[in-house]
Amino acid sequence: MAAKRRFRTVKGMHDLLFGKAGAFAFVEEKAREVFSLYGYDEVRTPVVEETELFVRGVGEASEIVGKQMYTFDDKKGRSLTLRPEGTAPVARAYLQNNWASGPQPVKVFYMGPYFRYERPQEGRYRQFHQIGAELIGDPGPYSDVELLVMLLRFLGELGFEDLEVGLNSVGDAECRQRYSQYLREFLEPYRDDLGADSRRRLETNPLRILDTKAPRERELLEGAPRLRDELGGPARDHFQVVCDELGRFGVDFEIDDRLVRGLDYYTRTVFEITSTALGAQNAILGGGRYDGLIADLGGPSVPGIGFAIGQDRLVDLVLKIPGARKRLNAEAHRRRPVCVIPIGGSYRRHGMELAQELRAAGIPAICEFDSLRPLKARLKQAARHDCQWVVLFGEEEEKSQEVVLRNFYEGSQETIPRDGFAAAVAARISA
RNA sequence: GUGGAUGUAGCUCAACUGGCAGAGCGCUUGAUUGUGGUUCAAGUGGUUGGGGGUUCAAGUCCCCUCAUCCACCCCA
Repeated sequence: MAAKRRFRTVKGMHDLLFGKAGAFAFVEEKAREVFSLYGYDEVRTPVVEETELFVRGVGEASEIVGKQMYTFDDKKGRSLTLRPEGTAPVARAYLQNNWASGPQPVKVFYMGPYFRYERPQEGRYRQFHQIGAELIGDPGPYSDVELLVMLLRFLGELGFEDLEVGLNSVGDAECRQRYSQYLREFLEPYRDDLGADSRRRLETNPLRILDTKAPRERELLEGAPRLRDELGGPARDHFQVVCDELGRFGVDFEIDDRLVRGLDYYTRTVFEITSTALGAQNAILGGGRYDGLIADLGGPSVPGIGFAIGQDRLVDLVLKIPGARKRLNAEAHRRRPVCVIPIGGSYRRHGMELAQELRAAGIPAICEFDSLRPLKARLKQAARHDCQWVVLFGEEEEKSQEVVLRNFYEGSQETIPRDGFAAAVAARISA
């Protein structure tokens, strides 16, 4: 005999229920609205990709590839991975579908679930959701500016006002290489003061030491050479234009010398938006330029820039904005169904018909079919569904060819002709 | 991967130095015929996350395990 077992979601993965799902849909609609204003088209790539795509794209040295991927072999022994991020798949789609032969630059956005095997905590889940956008094919700084302006427009429409925008440039491959060497030489004498992680990064990826939170390491870095001083001419000019023009287009930002990102493909402009209202996982979005990614994946040398928004975190924040929550509730309220209650078992079919007529008129409607329960109990159900309007129909109404329409909010009720009652209900709802 | 906190009814939580597992909310029904929200009454609710141990006796003490949350880490 099978033991009684209670199934539940696997670690780090959660049901998205009711209000939360509505809030998710709300930010998704806003994203579609705003991004399409800037000429972006929606795409959806598969949840599963070849493992190699992320190893080459995101980078072997990154934490994501190193230890956070859901990787498995399929039945033919191919190594597949649940996507841990969105940019590499889009770059793959760019190459596979030969977007280079279409209008340039390519501008796409996307949304969906992503997976990373990490220890769950507030704002960090094993299945999480991102809304992202990519602009591929234009190397110039105005693309960076426009992308950020669009992003802030989106966040503004959601009701955010004062957000911290951090900006930096990690330079081109050559300047980063050079700087990494300087940093390594600078830190080498203090090797023993570094934590185990940073010591390891000294070899693999010295740049990542810059965003350490360890107080001792931060202290050390005070005197370190600055990445920004080592930028080559083109990268420096690019960054200068981005900064100047962002100011001109009304984007408040702060240059953050320690802002480097965890994905290896970033070049030049990188940015991050954080919120103090989120606990330890305070980054709600991050992004940057990736001028070498497409080439790394075996394609031509095509530049790109993009961002990814942590949708779960974003929604948590949106729900903390009083105005947004009110709007969401009002919207949900507007779609509350009319409740049809047939009185007596032989009137269930009539109930179904009445509900169908309401729906045909575009009015959400539910029908309480369980006529064995007392009318009282069924009215109570209608109230619990937060219905404002209840339609009653039974023997009396059939005789007089009328329906009873009750307004729960007012506590009033009236009798209206059966024929064309849906239009009458519609009129009262919109009144 | 490391550390800390917490698991008792559908939900929020009680239960002393081990001594009969409880309350509120919810849910169901009723307070005479076909009228919700308030009130009153009755009813429904549990292998105390799971397993083992100590004890006359374990929700309580010990061990193991699982899960959740928080932080480190990582990043969205």
